[in-house]
Amino acid sequence: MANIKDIAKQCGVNPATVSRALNGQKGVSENVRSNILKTARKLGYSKNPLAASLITKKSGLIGLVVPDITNPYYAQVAKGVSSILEKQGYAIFLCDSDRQPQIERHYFEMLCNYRVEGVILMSVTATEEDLEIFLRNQIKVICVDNPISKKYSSVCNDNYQGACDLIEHLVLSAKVRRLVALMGTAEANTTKQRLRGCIDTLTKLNCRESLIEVLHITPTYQGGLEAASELEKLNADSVFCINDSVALGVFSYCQQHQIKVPQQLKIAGYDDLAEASMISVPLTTVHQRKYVLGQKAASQLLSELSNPLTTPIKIELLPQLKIRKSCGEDLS
Amino acid sequence: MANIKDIAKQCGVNPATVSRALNGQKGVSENVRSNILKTARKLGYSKNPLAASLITKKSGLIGLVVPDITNPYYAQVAKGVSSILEKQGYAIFLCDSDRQPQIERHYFEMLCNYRVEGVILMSVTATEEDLEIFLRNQIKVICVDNPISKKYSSVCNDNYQGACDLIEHLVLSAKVRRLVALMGTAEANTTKQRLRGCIDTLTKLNCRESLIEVLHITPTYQGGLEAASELEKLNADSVFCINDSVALGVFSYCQQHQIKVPQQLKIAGYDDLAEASMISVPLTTVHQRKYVLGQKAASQLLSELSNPLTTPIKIELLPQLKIRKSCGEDLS
DNA sequence: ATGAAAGCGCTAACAT
DNA sequence: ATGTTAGCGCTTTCAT
Repeated sequence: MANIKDIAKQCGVNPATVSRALNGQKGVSENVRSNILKTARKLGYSKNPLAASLITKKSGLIGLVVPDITNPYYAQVAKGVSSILEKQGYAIFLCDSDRQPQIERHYFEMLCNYRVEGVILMSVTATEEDLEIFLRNQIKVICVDNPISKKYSSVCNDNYQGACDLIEHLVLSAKVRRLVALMGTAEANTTKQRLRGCIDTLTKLNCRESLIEVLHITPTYQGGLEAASELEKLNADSVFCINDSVALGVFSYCQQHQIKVPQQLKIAGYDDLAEASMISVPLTTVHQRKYVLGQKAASQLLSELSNPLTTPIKIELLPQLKIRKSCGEDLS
Repeated sequence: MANIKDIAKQCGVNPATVSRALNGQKGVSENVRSNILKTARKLGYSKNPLAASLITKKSGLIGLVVPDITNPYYAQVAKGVSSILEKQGYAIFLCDSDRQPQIERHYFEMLCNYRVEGVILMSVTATEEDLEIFLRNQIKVICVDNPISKKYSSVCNDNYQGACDLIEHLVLSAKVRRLVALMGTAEANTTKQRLRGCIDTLTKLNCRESLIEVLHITPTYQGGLEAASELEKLNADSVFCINDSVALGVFSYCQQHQIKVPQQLKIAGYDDLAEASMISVPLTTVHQRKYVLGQKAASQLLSELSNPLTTPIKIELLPQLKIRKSCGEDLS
């Protein structure tokens, strides 16, 4: 691979001049510059950003941490992030933590080692201390969907509000009386907020006792499938699932066991995955603008990168209740 | 951030010795080594792989190119790739081409600039010439699901065999007589192979005429939904869809138009997405081991990286027919 | 076993 | 406008 010296030699100039010309800096006469550009093309030159970063301290790398890229929610956010960063020529360093804290921490270290300029962080497990490594290394972080630290900006969907809207519908329109909440780990931010929205709303509506049980499960399709039998034992008439994947799992169980939805069990999800509207009893759920969320996060990071002194901000996107058929109402 | 010189100074040794100690090379006495390791930890040192790569030519970066990370198929493969590479300490440079050739080419360039050691390539649009840039830069490539160039190894699901198995089932067990194939673009590799498997099998079974039409459509849920009305006009008794998304679209149309599945129309898909088993008439389809596919691709790349002289190989995973209810048979 | 020195490809002061 | 020099953080000969 041709390098900057080769070009310098060919053109009979100094490597520094080549660097200036290639980077569009001023201080190079037009004919020298055009000559340099021409031979660069001729030699198939392409700059080594890794070498440049050693001096400029700008690696052009952005870390993207997700709990699970096969979860459509995270995939969509990732795509939003990617769409923005690609245009700006940044490279994405993908870190799928598989929801395991130790893998996540391992990635945090790697990200620092690779001198990423910033991190878009989607984490359900990371703590404020976990993020100190970025503070030490002066790496910008944008927390997505989980404002782990006030030292960093966050962009979130308003989980609390989404849950409030959904539960209100469940109580007032769907008339649920024996509700079970199928949540993720109790520490997870989404779980905390949605559960709080749920409980606050029930309390407000004077039917706190309708929530007969809160189960903390692995928030996946499989998790929902496995937890569904519990619902029968509890004689629940409805279930509020932490996300659509779980809801889909529960729904699948119902189909296998001839449990009628919504007659025998009302199912509410969260996220509005594409599949949610495809199943035979379309799922009532909460729509979140995932792609936009990713875009906002990336834009915010870029803005903080070019303007390092900004103080952290908080961006919240409002979710949207999607009433379909799985809770016995269809107003669409 | 502490660097190798800081450690050297602290320990009163030469940077070279520190490098040797840190990299576990021999030629360092035990007490010096342990002292170096200790102060490295104390100083919170972490090596800069970018700087090291300048000399070693090993960036520790692997490119992962996907047409669309929000497509569960690619996401699962990506996860398989990630699971292997994470263990080996490689960093993944994610490139979502959004199915656009020019974005993909842009990424190809970036990957070369960043001196990735290898590329896991999932592309439906790239041509053999597009890959020449990797050849020039001596970058290893593994083609996934689309063996674009014989110069590189490929790991694929055996699309031909999967289609053969499925069609045989359709003819022998489901007794279809008026079959329509809903395929993707004629140039797409998956379409070519699955269609060939379909036609070869029908021919073998002496009922080539059962295939009354081949339609080339956009291979998405929406595409299936829109193409479904054609099926009625053609008076088809069955449809072989290029993938489950299309099949789900067709199924949705049937539900909306009171067409009974499988009585009036038998639907066969391909891919075995999670949703395939969730719908009210679970879909007969072909299961592909996506996660394993990704793992195999990553392992093969790693193996070629540590053994640069291997000749390209072709790995094919056998798909697995999933007989459910949408074709009128349920042997499960 | 350790040090000295050179250099990977690039950029940035400083000089001319 | 261009060249000179130094150096980013690391590894790797080659000496000692």
